Amino acid sequence: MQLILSEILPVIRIFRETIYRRYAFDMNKTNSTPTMKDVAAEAGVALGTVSKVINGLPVGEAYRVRVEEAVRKLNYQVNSYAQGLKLQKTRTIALLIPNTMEPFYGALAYHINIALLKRNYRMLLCSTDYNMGQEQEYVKMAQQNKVDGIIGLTYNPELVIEEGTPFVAIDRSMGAQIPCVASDNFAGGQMAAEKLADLGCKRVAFLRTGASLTNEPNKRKAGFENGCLSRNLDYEMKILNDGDPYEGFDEFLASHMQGGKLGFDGLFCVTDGIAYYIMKVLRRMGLRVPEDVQVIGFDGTRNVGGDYICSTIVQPIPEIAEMCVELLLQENMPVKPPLVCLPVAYAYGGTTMES
Amino acid sequence: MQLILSEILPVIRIFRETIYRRYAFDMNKTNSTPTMKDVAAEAGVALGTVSKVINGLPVGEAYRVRVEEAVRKLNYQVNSYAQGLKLQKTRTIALLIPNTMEPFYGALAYHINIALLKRNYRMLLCSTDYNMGQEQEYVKMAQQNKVDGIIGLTYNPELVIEEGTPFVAIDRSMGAQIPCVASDNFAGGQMAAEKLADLGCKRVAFLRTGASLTNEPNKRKAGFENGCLSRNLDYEMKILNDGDPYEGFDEFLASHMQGGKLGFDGLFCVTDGIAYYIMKVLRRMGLRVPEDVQVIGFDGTRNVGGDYICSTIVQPIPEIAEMCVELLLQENMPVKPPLVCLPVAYAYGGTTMES
DNA sequence: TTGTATGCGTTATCAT
DNA sequence: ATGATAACGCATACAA
Repeated sequence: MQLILSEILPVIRIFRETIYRRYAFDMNKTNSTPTMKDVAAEAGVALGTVSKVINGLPVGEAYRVRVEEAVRKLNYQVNSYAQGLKLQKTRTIALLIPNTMEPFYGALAYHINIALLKRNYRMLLCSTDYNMGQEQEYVKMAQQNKVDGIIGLTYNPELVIEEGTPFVAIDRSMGAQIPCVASDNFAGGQMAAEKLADLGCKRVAFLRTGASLTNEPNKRKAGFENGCLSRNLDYEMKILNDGDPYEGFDEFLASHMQGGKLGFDGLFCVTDGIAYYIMKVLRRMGLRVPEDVQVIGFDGTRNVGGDYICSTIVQPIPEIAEMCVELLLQENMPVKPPLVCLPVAYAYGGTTMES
Repeated sequence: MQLILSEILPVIRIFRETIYRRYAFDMNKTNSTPTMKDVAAEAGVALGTVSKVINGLPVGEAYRVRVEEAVRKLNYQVNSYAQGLKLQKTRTIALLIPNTMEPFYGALAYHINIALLKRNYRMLLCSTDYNMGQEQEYVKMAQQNKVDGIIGLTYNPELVIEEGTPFVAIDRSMGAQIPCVASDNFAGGQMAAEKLADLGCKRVAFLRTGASLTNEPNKRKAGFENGCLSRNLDYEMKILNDGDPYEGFDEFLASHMQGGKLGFDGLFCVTDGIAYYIMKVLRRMGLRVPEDVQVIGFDGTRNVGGDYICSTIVQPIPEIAEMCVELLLQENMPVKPPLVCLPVAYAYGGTTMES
């Protein structure tokens, strides 16, 4: 049986309207899931005893066996909502992230998910879509849902976090009370500059977009400048405003062409996405990468095949994930480090000369 | 203040051990979140009245105002765990998916997340990592967590689903009781064959991996064969076993080379990932795409820049997501459609001749 | 060592 | 229309 969308919709309606009555009777509570009470009755012991067995507390061996048998027989599972209500702990954390489609976010979500599951925590995913209202909405939802904590990569500059909810921020500092985890963006920028110098560049440029919000990735610029200065590398900057189209870079590059040659032999792009765009522009301009111009991006984005899309400064995503979770779940740590920067690494991706 | 991983770890330990005592006193329940009881006391009304106001049930106007004021003053939020316990509904569903790093899965997770949030449902993300034990574990967890339903893209052929838990499968039929949502893979395969024929191909090949599990994507092969037959297109198949390295395709292609020319002028790869790999192989063999060989993939995977990585059959991911959620949450539908196939579309991505 | 009883924060059924 | 109360499933302090 195979159905096509346009055909199935009316079918669904018909199903609902005509067949419902016939089945209504077994919509009752006949197959309600068993509770501890049921297990206790089945095993012929008291409720408390069952609870103890479930939680591994000491209990008479004979009782143990009987309870375990009853559990198996009824296929009992604890209701973690009731448990959470009782313990005021839900073993659930919420992840606020723009989406899971962009490679960096997708990878981050995955690694955080795994890190939490390893510790037997569940993860509520909240895709914010860069919508600041949404972000605040989710924080409220997370709190109302009594999650044990929140990890958030957010853009709302005035996000309000309840006092009671542990929060770890990614890539943006949100006050001394809230730890922030990020790559060592400054070192990454510096690394890019030094790498270009090492590879023989004499005159380089920094291309970047989105200067409005103050966040950690902004430090890439300062790091790059620092690296250029320390290596006596001549540099220029082109910084686009946040929503501006990348076409602004086209003009910038065009204005630096003279006699069919570009005035730069090295470019540092603040993200791999921009690097990718720039490479298309350069190709259109008849310039070869890396022979005429070397390009370094930032993030460590990989293609479907697993190759880097360009030479790049790789963010340590698994380590960021692990650190967020560690910081969030760490009990007995009333004073948490305000900012943790994790080391980045350069990776060759075909857009620089091999060293 | 900026810290590096290797430096921060010992710091954390010191923080924990030395400063803890100083702050221990305010670890008490002083700032426990307000409950309905607190609101009732603050407003000077009964508990039930507060509940009615919260849930929008009719209540005297004067009371309404007083309750709402108290809610605002105490910043009250309902505890959805207590609510869930009472109502036996948690407005939470679990998504079982291998990961959120591969583009197709990441996009699916995103769209399902959005579709659920639109309906005021929360989503528990469960990355299974293709691990069948993990998959079963999550199903248990989801049930124990009393989610209202599960959406699962799973590979465990003998996954056990409790009767009581609504389940919608993606890409793999799991029995008549469980609806399965997928692209129209058969039509997609057929479309690929017909497209290659339209673009002038005379002799084509189908390249595929993973024939072990019977799932919906397997129908791409049958659709392709069907398309070739209807267009009198000569075709050959190369099917690798599931875990086998893609290198098997290299040999296949090499064995079809004669006089520097490939015995095919068109290739249909069962995924964009394989298409991407094949294109690298072809390049190494000195063949041009699309001039010498045209290539069509499957999925609709896009590059960072938003371009398709190859000409491809695009899966309707937002529609799949929407349909899964719709089917899962639809009440009053005791008989659900066993299989829903959604229409795919061809997209040009530079690896075929433009039509 | 085992059983009993209370309360977690809600909702819903009753009397009022 | 409003207020008191039981129940949801579990953990635990306390009584046996």
